[in-house]
Amino acid sequence: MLDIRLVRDQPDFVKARIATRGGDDARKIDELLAIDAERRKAETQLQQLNGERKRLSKEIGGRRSRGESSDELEARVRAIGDEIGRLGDEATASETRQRDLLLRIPNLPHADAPMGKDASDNPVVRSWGEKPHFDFPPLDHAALGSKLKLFDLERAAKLSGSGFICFTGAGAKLERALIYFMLDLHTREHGYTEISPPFLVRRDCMIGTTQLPKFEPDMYGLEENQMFLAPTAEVPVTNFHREEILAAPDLPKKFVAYTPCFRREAGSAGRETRGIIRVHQFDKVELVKITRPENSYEEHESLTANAERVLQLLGLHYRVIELCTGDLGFGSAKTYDIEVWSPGQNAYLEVSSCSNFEDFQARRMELRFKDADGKNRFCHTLNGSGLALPRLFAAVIECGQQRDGSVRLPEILLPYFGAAEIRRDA
RNA sequence: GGUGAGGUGGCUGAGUGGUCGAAAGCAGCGCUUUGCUAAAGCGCCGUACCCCAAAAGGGUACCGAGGGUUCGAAUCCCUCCCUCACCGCCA
Repeated sequence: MLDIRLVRDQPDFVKARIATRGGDDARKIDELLAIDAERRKAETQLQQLNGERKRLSKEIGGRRSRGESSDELEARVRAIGDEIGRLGDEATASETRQRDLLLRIPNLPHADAPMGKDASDNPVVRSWGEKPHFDFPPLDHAALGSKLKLFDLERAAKLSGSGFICFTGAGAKLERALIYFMLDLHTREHGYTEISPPFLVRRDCMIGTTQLPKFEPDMYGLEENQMFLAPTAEVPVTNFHREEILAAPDLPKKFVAYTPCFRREAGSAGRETRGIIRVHQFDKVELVKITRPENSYEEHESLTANAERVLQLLGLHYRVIELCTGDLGFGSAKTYDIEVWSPGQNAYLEVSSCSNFEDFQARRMELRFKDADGKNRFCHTLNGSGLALPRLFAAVIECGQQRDGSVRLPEILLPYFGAAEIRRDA
């Protein structure tokens, strides 16, 4: 959520920044300002009337205790009360409209964000390692998975419909090995505190991390309970300290959480549907930071590096791209995507998206800290996958495949998986 | 799911219709005294929003949330949320 005062003071600046995203959200700014003026006008009048009522009511109390008549005063206050009721409704309506609108206006891209229209304009920031070479035609993960019985999509569909995965045997074990490996790495070497949060969250939390109200059609909700299946651990973990005022020395807070993620993927039917690349439920290890505003961009770099470390230790080739203004997510000011190489798809797969939301989420969830002057200020929030599982899983088996159909696993997984290879007969 | 008790400022806790944004204590900040520490004394010490070009200053709201009664609500009524205790059910 943008700071209404910033919008008020520098509307042209705000409009220009938002316009870089494309779309017509900049138009909403004028509407917002109109509502804001209306709201403040009603509020000011309301406050004057409230003051008057307060004064007169005290006067009534005084007169009554002295045994004097207060009839004419009571009539006046009653009339003021009616007016207060009317104006109050007006003020509340404006307030609601303002908030609703504010919740649907995206964050301002960072001043240095690369300009661009869509994903094709995203610059590559760096890459690591090299594409593996095969002296045989490599299979994609779907073929490998079914040959080695690592997952069973047909039977998963029987249980839950298309777009669900059922890992089996060595596949289930490999998934678990990857999760354990990543959690250990981030807790032991990168200093994150592990969180195992609820997967069902309240509406307010979904608003806090910007999934709602705009993206409600993409979310799984439980109508009667007004709860939602978290589409990412970002939701429960970032909201962990919502409506709190943290002590400055306690920042940054660094959390890592492994959770399943639930997404309707409405409207993406037919895209990337082969195998386990795009599904309704997947596992993910997520990194979340709550920082002071001054150093959130440093923390953003290190968070991204922490996520990259996973791929480096697994020996998987990847590249990091920065999202251009046109491709940036709704709440993000700056985002790096990490993409691992998939020989089977002959393409890079997004396995992590590391974003700095600045105070955009914090303002929505009233997440603050007390600075050295004793003033309450909004924190900055960041998150990034560290990493998303099905795609990482796909890259691991595709890159490790051998001519005989077996898969050689990265050495670092040996203590977690208990074997160096996955063979057909296993 | 049932019954009961509760939700007041950073914390403890008083307040059952009017002058209560809220006693008191603790914690915190500042000053005085002091060789230093300790102790004591005095003062300050919530949040949000609005008015004002800004500062100074002024105002309004907020006692879990929302509605209602009333001239006036922390206080009375209703609904909901949450916490605690016991009972039932269940992995």
